[in-house]
Amino acid sequence: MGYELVTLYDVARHAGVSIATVSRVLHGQGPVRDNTRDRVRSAIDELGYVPDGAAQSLARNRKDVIGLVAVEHMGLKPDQYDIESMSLLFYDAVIRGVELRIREKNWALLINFLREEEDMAQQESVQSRLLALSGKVDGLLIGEGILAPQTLAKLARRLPLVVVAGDTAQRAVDVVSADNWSGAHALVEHLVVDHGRRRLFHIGGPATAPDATERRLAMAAVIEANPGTALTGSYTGLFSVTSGREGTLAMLAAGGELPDALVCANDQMAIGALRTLAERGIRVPDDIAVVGFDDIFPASLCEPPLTTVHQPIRKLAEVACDRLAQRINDPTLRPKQELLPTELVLRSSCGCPPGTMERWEVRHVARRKPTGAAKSGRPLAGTAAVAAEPLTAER
Amino acid sequence: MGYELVTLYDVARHAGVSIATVSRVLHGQGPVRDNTRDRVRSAIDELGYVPDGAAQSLARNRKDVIGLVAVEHMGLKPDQYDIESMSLLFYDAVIRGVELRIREKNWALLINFLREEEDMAQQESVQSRLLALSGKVDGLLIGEGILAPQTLAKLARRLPLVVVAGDTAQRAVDVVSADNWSGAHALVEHLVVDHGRRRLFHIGGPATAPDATERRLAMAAVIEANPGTALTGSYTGLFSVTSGREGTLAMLAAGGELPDALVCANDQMAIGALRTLAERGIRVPDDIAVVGFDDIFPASLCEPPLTTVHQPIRKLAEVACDRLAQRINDPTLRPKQELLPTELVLRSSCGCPPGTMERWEVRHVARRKPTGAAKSGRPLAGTAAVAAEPLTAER
DNA sequence: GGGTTTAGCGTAAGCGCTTACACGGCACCT
DNA sequence: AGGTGCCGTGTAAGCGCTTACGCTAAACCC
Repeated sequence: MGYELVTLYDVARHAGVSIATVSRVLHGQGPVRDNTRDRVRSAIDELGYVPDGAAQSLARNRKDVIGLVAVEHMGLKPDQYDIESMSLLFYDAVIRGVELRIREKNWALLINFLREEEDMAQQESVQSRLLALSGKVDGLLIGEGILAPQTLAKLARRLPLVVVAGDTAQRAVDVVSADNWSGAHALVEHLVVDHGRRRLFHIGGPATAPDATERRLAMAAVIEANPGTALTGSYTGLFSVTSGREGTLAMLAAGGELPDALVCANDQMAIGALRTLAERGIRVPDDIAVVGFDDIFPASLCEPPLTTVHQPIRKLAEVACDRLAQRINDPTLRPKQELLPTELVLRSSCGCPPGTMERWEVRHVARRKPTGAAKSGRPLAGTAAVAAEPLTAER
Repeated sequence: MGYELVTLYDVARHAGVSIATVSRVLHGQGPVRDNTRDRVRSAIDELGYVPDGAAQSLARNRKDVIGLVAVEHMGLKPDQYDIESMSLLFYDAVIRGVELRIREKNWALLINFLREEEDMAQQESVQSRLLALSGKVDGLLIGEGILAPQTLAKLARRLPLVVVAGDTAQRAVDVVSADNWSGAHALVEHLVVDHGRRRLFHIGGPATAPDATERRLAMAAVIEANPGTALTGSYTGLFSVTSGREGTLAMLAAGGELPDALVCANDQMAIGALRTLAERGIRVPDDIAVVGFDDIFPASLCEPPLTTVHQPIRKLAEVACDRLAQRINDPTLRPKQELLPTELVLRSSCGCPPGTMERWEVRHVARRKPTGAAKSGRPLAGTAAVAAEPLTAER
């Protein structure tokens, strides 16, 4: 009493027709007499027939499955990997967003996590994992820009591929990202311009994370553009609460005058910082402002509520899926990089009054070329944070 | 310049061998001369050959893919579905846990969400979605016990299936769940026995969620076993922060003396409650204790930190995957229901002193038969919360 | 009424892979 | 030298499905 496999042939025999007719009924294609259709339908019901996905894929040369590869940064040993504290990260929301979008297309979603430290050590095994995955899908959504460019290129030659939340400087592949730079720029500018913060400390993300890099560069740009402000120090974390704690301890251990703003590359680290500061009796935002990035759910629960930058994750997922669909339909498309606007979310950890809850959409901020801007030929606008209408203002 | 498909034939031709030989090299099976093996290997490399998953599945009659169906309760219209606030739910952790386990087995994971309200309305479409899914996988992990029993049975007849976090009363299929009843029992008993709370209010989960039912029943059992305690009222929520808020408002609106404990069926609702109470200037735990369930990440960040019950999600995922593997190997296995121990996590929202952080593993608590216990023939032990050694005690 | 359509269905050729089986050759035994 | 065995490889038969093509019979045209 195993699971007996009912095939098209069984249905055909049962209904007294050929397999072609069953297939036609199944897909509503081709002319079939009503009478015949009914016979086939009831045969399908009676036998409990379900078409085999593998056989369909093979015959159709199309799998209707896409893969999502999420890259996670972690400092833990694999056996210490703590599911609970990794949850609610960025990718959980991406997964939901993607799933929501592709179900309209009747695709299925294959999930794969690449965990840094665990996997990255042997790029070899990562490659083979990805290749094996690529044999099972029509296209791939791949997180971040952590993979070696040649690995990415190799993959992109084999099948449709869109990088999600990756490095938009990558010009050889499709990329869909949130505008990290502009978001971080607006955030730090808010700290400097609106709250007069001058001495900033940075707790950054892993060097391998392109979004962390963007955020750091944006902060640097604001500092450079505002004489009198300075980066008093920085710490490189791993996007975890623990990293935030360690970064804060490092800042404190440095001694000297306390910086007046702590810019964290994500919310988890900001939360770690908030807790550490609270334990030391350092007041936020009075003694020091703290800001994060991502606007994860707990950001609004902190004490004080965290000022941060909201990522348009759902939009991100939608655009990425759509782009992938386009590429699957037309492989010759030239790669495109898309940047989605972020939102500045003002709560009170930045110095805004308690109870503040404002959201400002951050439109693209023209970015100053790091060097040799003149060479580019066309003049670049200076940096300018453009904060449009407030989107919401609660309370 | 599309994505040209390299097949086994191409490799064979290129290496001057037959396709059987290439296949053998690929899987390291059967004797192949070193010289030949090398030629084939380099042909594979040069052509960038990757075996087609569909063809392999078809030939092997095995897909090496399992599906995970997550069921979400939601009160929102589909277009209002808020990814961010749904994140960090139970299933995000389950997905991670499952993925972690099956990668050892070299399986892939297909994700599917079933969203209540959106999907449940038409059981019809749910069925067809699940059937279509079942054609693409070797087995299914299915969340909760929300599906109509006959749908489940129909599915279970077709392919290996394990219910995760579902109703363990289901005896016809494999089920792996956390011991919600015992966890909730220990939690409420803690409130009543250790903190002397007497007047409880309950914010429960959806009636369709078996775990919510378990938690409610356990609470009722404690109340029944402790004369002098009473349930002053209850509210049925949807496991969301908003529901927690609404439930709290309902409690407040009821007027009369404030209950001295608020038992929420999950952490999100407890968080909603905490915020609402804070706004009203009601002190926790002095005026009223609040407890949750699940121990999601933000539970430790609340003010005051939330006392709750920790679910062994990773263990849950592991056991469920292993069980599924067993059933795939041997379809004749008789269904088994497994209950995993939970942990009581004491922080301070229950009345324990600030800074408390204790975890107690809750072993199985013998459950009193609701009615007709005598009929069962064998005597049942009375309810007794067994709190073993404290597992950790921080600070 | 002979010819041309067309609806309705069956036949069969794949899709890219795995694997049972066959077969040639060499090594080894008697 | 003839037999026996095994190693290394090729041949071919599927796996369950889609779909181009072909055929039959009824419907339609002038």
